[in-house]
Amino acid sequence: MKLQQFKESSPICESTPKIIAVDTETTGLRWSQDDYPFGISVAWYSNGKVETDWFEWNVDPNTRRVLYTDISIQFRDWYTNPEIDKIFANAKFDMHMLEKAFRIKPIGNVYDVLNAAWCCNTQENSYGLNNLAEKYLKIDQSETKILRDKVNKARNYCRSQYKHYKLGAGIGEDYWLLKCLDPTDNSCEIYGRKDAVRTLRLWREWYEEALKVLDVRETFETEMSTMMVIYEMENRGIRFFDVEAKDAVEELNQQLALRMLAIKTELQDPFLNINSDGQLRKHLYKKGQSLVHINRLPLPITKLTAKEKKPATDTTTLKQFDNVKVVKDILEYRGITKGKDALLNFQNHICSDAFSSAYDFPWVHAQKSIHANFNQISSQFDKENKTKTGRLTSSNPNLQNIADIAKSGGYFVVDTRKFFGPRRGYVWYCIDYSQLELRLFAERTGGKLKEAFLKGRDPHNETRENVPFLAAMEEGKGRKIAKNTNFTIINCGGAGVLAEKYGVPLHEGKIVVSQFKEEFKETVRRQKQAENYALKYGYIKTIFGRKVNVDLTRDKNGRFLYAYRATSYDIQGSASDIIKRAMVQTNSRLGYLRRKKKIDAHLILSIHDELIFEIKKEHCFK
DNA sequence: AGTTCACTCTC
DNA sequence: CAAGAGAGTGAACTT
Repeated sequence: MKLQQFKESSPICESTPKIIAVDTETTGLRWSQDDYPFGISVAWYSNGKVETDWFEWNVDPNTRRVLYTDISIQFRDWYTNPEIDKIFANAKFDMHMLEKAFRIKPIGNVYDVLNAAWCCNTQENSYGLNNLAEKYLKIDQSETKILRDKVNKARNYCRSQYKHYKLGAGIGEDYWLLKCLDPTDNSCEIYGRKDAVRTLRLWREWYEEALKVLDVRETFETEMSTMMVIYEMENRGIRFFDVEAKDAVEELNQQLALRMLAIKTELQDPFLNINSDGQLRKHLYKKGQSLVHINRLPLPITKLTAKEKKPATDTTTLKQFDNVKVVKDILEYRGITKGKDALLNFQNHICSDAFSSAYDFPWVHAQKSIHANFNQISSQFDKENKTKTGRLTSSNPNLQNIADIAKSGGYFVVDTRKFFGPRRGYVWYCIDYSQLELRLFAERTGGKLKEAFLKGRDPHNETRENVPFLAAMEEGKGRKIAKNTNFTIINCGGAGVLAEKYGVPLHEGKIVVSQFKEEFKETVRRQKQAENYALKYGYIKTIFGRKVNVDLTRDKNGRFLYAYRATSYDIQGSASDIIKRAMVQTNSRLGYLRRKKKIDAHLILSIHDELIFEIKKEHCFK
């Protein structure tokens, strides 16, 4: 897909510009904790020429605190002027930083060039600002290299000469250091101004046009609306019971110590690292490694690892042998370690909230909260692989994969979910879609499955009744396999998946899948249809017309390796479209209720087909 | 210091 | 003829 180079127009800049690009330089990435912006760069067009401005504050090297004086009145005016469009690269981050430091939010249109790049669906090697600007605007990255080299040297210098300086964890956290050591050093300013220019020009000279040419402007607008909702959600955060978590960690540590001693004794290896699957493999599978015959080692090899084809030591495999004491201990050790690490990780993200403008009431500050990031592109910008289907991801910490003891298939799962909960005086409203993906699949296939939904019948029972092999089974068991089959079929899986993930014997799974495809011919037809579309265009379109790329790599025999995934992308992508729209619409309604009806309610979490709201108790139904 | 692999948790 | 999408960790390896 080739883009026409956008011909640069001559924007007219009277006293105030129509668009500005904004970039912040900060003391780190933890916007909800103790990192702050120390520099702001702005770029705009004036009579067709790019102009920039730069504001900077000193950073106390002993505390890393930014020594704020004042903020430019002109910047404040522009930032809050609804007539001026604001362009960012990774907008939420800069918005968080600016709100936190100066209590200002952008008013008017907010656009994110990195998100625009993602919407354009051109597969980039990197979605970082520098790389995009180099590729599309031929802007070199020399100043970045100079800055990083200088900062690297400065950090080393401080490590020996100014040991009391509080340096950051990485180079990126110490850009302020240059000015601190040498007030005449303006490398950071040059870098900052250039980043704002990159952002502005990428928008104006490339993506604004590209979105139109590639017919994804609507997709982009939805993403921007979603982004503003996510911004508020991140700002609100989620309550974390820090004291209880701390106690739990101590308890888990004691549990760990017991099992560690037992395992090391049982395997007669005082230096064993139980976290090392390599070391465990030797003990569990190699003859003569462990002398303690009561452990009945070595274990029979029942599964090999995917890449290296070594005997697997994962929980599902070892579970078969939990009648062997040391195996049981190892599984428990793993479960506890996982839970403990999760809690420690949450603790690293605890926010003291004293600064947060998300709270109107001072007593709320006494509670601890965690403000995870919710990402529309990916948690990392410098990598090739971005979110494929449009689902949101969560990071720092990931709140979308917190263990659920009610559902988990793990062996010894610590309930870490219970350390999150509603703030005092609030309740949670958890809303989740019923069979969102299966519904979409039924909509796409039509036929019996769609009919079942329309008539309000249970789709899993529909499958059970229509697949003779399942119909002949005991009802509860049949429905369970039917449910897993439905899910497996959506994602283009087969009998192998049913066997490995759900324990359905392979020969039975084969019968079930073939009978399903016989009875629900329309599903096969739809899958073929999606695949053919992907083969023709290189992408599929979701129900809202958003494009999702399909990898058309071939194997050495010329066969497409991943084209079969087209229908799975269609379903997952469409589902994410729906949840994003739900977020935008519910939040818009909540915004109205907050303003006009003094209803205190907020969206705080989005987990794929689930939205969680925090609502003041008195507003709720009795 | 950076990469790959095995592993584990989610929807 | 194939389950998909993610974040994150630690170990063991290479540079």
